[in-house]
Amino acid sequence: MARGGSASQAGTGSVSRPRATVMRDVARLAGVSHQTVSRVLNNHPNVRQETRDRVVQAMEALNYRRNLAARTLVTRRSGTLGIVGFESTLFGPASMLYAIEDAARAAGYFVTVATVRRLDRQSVLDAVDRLAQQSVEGIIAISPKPAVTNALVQVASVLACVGVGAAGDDAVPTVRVDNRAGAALATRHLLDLGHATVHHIAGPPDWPEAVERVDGWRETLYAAGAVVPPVHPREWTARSGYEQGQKLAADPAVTAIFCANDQIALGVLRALHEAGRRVPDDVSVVGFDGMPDSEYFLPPLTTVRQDFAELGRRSIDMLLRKIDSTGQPAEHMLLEPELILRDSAGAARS
Amino acid sequence: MARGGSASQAGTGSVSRPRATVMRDVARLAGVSHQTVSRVLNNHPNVRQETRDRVVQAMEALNYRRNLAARTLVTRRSGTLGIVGFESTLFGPASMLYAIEDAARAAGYFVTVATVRRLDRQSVLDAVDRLAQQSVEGIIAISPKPAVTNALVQVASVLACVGVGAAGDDAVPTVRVDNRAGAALATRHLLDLGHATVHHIAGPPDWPEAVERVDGWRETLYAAGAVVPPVHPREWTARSGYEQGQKLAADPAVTAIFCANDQIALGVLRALHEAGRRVPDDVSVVGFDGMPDSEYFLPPLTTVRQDFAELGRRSIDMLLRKIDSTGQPAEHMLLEPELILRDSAGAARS
DNA sequence: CCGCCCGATGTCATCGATCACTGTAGCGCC
DNA sequence: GGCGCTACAGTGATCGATGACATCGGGCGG
Repeated sequence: MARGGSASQAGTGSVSRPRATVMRDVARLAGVSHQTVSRVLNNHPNVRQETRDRVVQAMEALNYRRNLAARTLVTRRSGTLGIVGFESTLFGPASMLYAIEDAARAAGYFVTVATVRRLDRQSVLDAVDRLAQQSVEGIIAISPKPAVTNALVQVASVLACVGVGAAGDDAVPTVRVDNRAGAALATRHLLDLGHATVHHIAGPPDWPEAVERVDGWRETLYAAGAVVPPVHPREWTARSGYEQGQKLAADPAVTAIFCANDQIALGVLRALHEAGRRVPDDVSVVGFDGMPDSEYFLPPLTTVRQDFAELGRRSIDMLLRKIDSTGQPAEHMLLEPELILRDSAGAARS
Repeated sequence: MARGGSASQAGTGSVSRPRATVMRDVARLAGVSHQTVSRVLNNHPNVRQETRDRVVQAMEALNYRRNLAARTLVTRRSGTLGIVGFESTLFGPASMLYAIEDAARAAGYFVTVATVRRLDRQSVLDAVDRLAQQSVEGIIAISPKPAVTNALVQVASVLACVGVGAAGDDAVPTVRVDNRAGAALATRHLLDLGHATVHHIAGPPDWPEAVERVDGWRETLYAAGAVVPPVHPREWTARSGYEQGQKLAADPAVTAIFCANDQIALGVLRALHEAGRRVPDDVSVVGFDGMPDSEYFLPPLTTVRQDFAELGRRSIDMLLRKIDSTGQPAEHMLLEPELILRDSAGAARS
């Protein structure tokens, strides 16, 4: 869909709408030149207050809005930012999107989105291309996999980019949560409760977030001198948690499970329940993400909360900084997650 | 934030980037006029095949992309659609957004979003105004409350609009799910299992979706000659379900509960569990939405599934039709939801 | 063999803003 | 009184595309 009319290029239009009011209309009504209107619009100092008032009144009377396309054409600044989003209903990305739009608007920017179905290089480049066509001034990629971030490298030289989620090539600045620390928090908590060791159900092995959580968990166990059980990374879904939970539930030695996200934990809770193992009496469970519903799981889930909204805001901050000053070395920002104590993790029975 | 320079209007720009290649560059390389390039780009018939090839090659060699701003300026068609989204992490809106972007892209349109924090008239008008500034050709409003749809009426005369979710003023076309039928499905199912009546935990009373579900539930009970218990509409949250679930759990006469959405059901399940009432043995529970996690609730939730992705696609279809032919009477489309049978609803004990 | 028409291109104006100049009045200063 | 400066306003070019119209050959009918 890259070039010319290859795709059906939108409809054939319709009846001519009444022409919108333009600068000249305002100028005429206010009895000034269009340039003066422009100056008022852009807060130039050299306009007498009285003139300014007259122009503003005229704008109001005619309900004038400036034409962004014309402005973009001449200034080469569209005032819009692009988001590359991952098509998923995971809780995180969705809430991030809203936070991003909100922060962007506050900074005076518009937001356009391009979603990708698969997290591979080509899909991401396509999405970026679509955004580039709209002459966005910067791109935020919700980029949980390195393929995404790495695809951005290719673009970063001509367009400000920020990745949210996973790290990748160091040339692209990123904002992400300290997954390792979060996993350590969870694991440490379970060990402190007296569990001999902690089992882990991991996310997909090609997601750095999943890998980092595994690392944080493993390191904590290692440092505590605890046995490190094997992990079998799978998916982020409740189904995956359920299936692996069934296996762990069958093993009486398992008393503590740290799940790579809350949805996995949901599946684990069901598996444990069905196996007749009580939570937290027989087995303690901790999740990761802090999705709102987790408070109402059975039992309410102890979990590591990531502040997705904050993640979104920070990524905009960073992108704006990047836009204003290109050439700076890429920053990386790490947000600390927070352990939320609820019922699903209790003391080990001696 | 309506008029010029009132808000901090984006950054101050940066170093001049190398000028992008434009039509003239392509024309020069291909040895034709820029107009011929334009003709190739727009699939005009009167271009010799050989010339066309040369132009296409030049475009490829220079990696040319047409400038959307310039095109928009002269054609008055931006090729972008706007979405008014509700800032929420409800499962539905998020998955709809992705479906919409996908369908829009397939139709050759770009998508920009404007989110609202509150569902009141002014917020919506602000969002629409932002989209209008970007000269979108149509707007899809994820509009669960009538205030949203009604605000659109004011806009509908100059801009194609479609509401997704709740109905409102009849002038704005809408796509939505038949909540009444869905509620009837759920209620009917519970009655068929032998329950004397069905209790309902409703969503917010100012959301038509919630009201319609109440209606469908009430009508079904009425038609079956069953007692209609009182409802106390609250929120869509698990918390709200939990709190009301506690009350219902205390009443032994309650054997079947239909929840206005899956999150409410989650809260209800916890309340029932804590009260020692087993599901489905003592109490049957049915939800609404069909969010993926509901399959792993304890027990897996019988629920009424709405196809949000389909909702998104249909709304784009309708919007495109509306754009191509203004003045048509507003259509309304109703999608039928589907009952998903799982464990949480069982036969009443006699 | 002339004139007409059509297919293939080129030329020029245009969309609606901004930017770089130019122009003008009023004031202070020498 | 003339010079220069500042504050204010206007003029014209420009961004990169499209659309209307002009141009230029060549084929074809009469």
